[in-house]
Amino acid sequence: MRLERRMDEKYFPEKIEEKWQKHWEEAGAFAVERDDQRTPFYCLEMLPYPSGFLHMGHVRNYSIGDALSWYKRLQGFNVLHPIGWDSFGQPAEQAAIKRGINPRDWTEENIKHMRGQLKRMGVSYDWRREIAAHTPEYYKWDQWFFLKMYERRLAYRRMSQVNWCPKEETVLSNEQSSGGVCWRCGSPVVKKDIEQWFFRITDYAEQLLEEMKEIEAGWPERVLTMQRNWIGRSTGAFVDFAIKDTDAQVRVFTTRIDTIYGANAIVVAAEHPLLTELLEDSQLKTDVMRFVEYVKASARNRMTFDEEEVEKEGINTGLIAINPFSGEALPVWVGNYVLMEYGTGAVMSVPAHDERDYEFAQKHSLPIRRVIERISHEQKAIDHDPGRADQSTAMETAFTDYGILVNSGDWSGKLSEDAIALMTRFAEEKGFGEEAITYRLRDWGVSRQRFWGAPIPIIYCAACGTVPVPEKDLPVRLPDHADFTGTGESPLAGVAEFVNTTCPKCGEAARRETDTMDTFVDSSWYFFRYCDPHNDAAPFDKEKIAYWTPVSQYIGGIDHAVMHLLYTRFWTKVMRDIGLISFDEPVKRLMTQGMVTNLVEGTNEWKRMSKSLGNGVDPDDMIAAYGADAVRLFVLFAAPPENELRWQETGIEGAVRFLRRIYGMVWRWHERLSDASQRESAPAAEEFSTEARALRRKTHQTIQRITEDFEELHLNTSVAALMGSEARWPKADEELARKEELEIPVQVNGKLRSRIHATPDTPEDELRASALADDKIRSFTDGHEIVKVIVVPQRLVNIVVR
RNA sequence: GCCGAGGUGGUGUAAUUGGCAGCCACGCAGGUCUUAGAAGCCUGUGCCGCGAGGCGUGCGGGUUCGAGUCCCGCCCUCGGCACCA
Repeated sequence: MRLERRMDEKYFPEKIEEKWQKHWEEAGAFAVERDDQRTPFYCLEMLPYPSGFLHMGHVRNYSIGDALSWYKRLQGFNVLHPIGWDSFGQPAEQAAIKRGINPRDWTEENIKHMRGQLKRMGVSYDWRREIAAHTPEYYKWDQWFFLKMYERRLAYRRMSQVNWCPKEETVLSNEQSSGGVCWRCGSPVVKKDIEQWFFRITDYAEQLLEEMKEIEAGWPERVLTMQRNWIGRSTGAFVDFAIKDTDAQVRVFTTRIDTIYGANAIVVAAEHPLLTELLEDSQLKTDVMRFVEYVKASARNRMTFDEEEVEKEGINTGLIAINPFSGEALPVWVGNYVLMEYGTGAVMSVPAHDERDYEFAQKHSLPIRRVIERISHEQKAIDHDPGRADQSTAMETAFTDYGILVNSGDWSGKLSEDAIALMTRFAEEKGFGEEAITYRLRDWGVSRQRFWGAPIPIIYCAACGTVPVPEKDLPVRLPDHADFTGTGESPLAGVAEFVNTTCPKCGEAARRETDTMDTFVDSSWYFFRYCDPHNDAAPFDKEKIAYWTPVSQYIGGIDHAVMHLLYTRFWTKVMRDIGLISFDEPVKRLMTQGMVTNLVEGTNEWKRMSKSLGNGVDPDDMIAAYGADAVRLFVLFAAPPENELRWQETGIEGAVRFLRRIYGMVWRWHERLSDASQRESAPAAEEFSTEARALRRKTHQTIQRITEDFEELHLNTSVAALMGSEARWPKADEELARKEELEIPVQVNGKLRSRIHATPDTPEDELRASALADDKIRSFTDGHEIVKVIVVPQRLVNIVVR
């Protein structure tokens, strides 16, 4: 810290903070450029949505990032520490709908205010690199990437469901349709199929899983687990069942082909295409279709109500499938528990060895045949009646473990593991199946029927069909105005000068796509743009990117563990495949901070701060009352960064007290200190008194400890150990940090009884001797036989007596 | 149900990874200064006991000279996913 000639005696945070913030701004203190002589460090915090006000979660996020940035900067790294705005999205549009405010004006007003708040917090950003998603300079490149995706067939259009209010004829988001009713008019929300754009993230499912090993060391296990679950890889087999008296067949996915001799039915999802194809002439058609409609309708309600277990219902279609292994005829059912979106939308039902199938079979009186026996007594014994084919009365639950095959023709006697491999190969050889890997992950739907987002750069021409906007015509700009009624189609559809255009191919009149992109598109690559924020020829310069990225440390909320972080990993891999970058993973280290909670008034519950609960704390008020430094210090100190942080105002008071003490100390000594800083060389050890040497030792020990803590982002313990700071990050001198004299605990039978003093290099036998000679110790050892003495040099002595 | 992370004072937490359990704070109690209060500052503060001492890291066992830390078996809390075949 550079010490000014004139210092106030008392600690006035706003005065000090204002002075330094002004100084940093004028000096461009945090502006950085690529410098091949220096090692880069990219410290990134999740960019905020400009809602209008910073909240405590932001304060925590940026305080952690700023502490790390300072630490790395003082160590000599070239630190890139940028900020920007995730400035597209729903709230701006709602302000437009509710209050008639232009979304752009609303957004930019908010940014202006929040930028001021960040500056008042004193976060060390390179403000020249600030970006905002809603500016044409930025979303032009969203559109450019969309075109690249389209070229590579990673962007495609298909029918997909949205929440739809039939009264207002408008698309609703999940939040707008919570409880199954429209947020505005209260009408029941229905599902509607419309054409929407998707990114083929499923093409990258395997890489998203596989390349996790590159980041395993730097990401929280929790986040990786959540992503693994989300991707949901499952290996098994496809098996084709021919439908009797037709040319058709139904394909099922199973992880347990070894149980196929126990199949009692084929169950398909309500949406399965087979139903409309094959039931044309069936007498059962009406009944089946009525059931299908019933299932679709109740699925809709379940989306929003989140019920518990749903009863397994089904209906027999009258169709007969042939088990390709046994030749057995099986009925084909429609079941409400089979999902069209997963696997093939059809399953073979094996009630003896699958709980869901068991439940279904019991409910509909289908036979149950056991085909797997336990191989060890540790597996649960399940009653069954070997004398009968049908076990539906004997078996009380399904047996889902691996075991040994029975009642399975030539396969009987094999172990499940072996049978799975052999039977899969057999199916493949005979041409009625193959090994299969399925994923839970679905393609990324990016269409939004909204105004406030990046327009999708596609034109529909009657003659040429779907035509991408040529790169030279980017950006496709959002119009300045639209009608924000909140009803009808996407607001862009009502802006004639936007919609009506000419086809880039044939020049005839054509229409633009009126959907805009999901805001997760903006946040998938924003931190690459920070490295080259004003480039108008490309999303960024490859060389600059190669210097700064991947991100050294990313910090943000756990709520983005799956979507944002999975999308940005996907985006990175696509950028790699396009040739823009040469690595697989965008973020080397990730830290997910915990929530900031506060007591909810009238209860003793700690809940995340929110407007609706009325337990929010305004950072501005806190900064005004205690100063930014105290607020930031408290936030770092109060809990480990990944834990929940319980807001306690008395805690900030503690932080202020600490700062005041430090300030007072510096004030008392500042003249002496500035003299000392003039000296050419460090003073020799002899110049110090014993007390001064002890103080210097303590300082170096503290530096050592904080250095270790910072590397692991253990900021709470850093603060606990903190004493002072200097101009550059000091390197701890191990020699100076070493203790001159140690206090060595002496135990008798593992219980602490006394302490002896010794220098660090005291040899073992000397320690043993002084421990045994200690009066206090002798009162415990006298009259006992000494069995053993354990001496850990510099640590402890333990005497074992009998 | 499956997966993951955790259980340490009145509270938030700490413990150089097997070596003095409770650092640093909050809170509380006492003292000092003050006409009084606030703010400072000083002292104390795991529990039981006047004391010597005993007991203490969710519970029960084990390994070890020594366990908050390692092993086995339970219990509880939080988070994620969940009819995923």
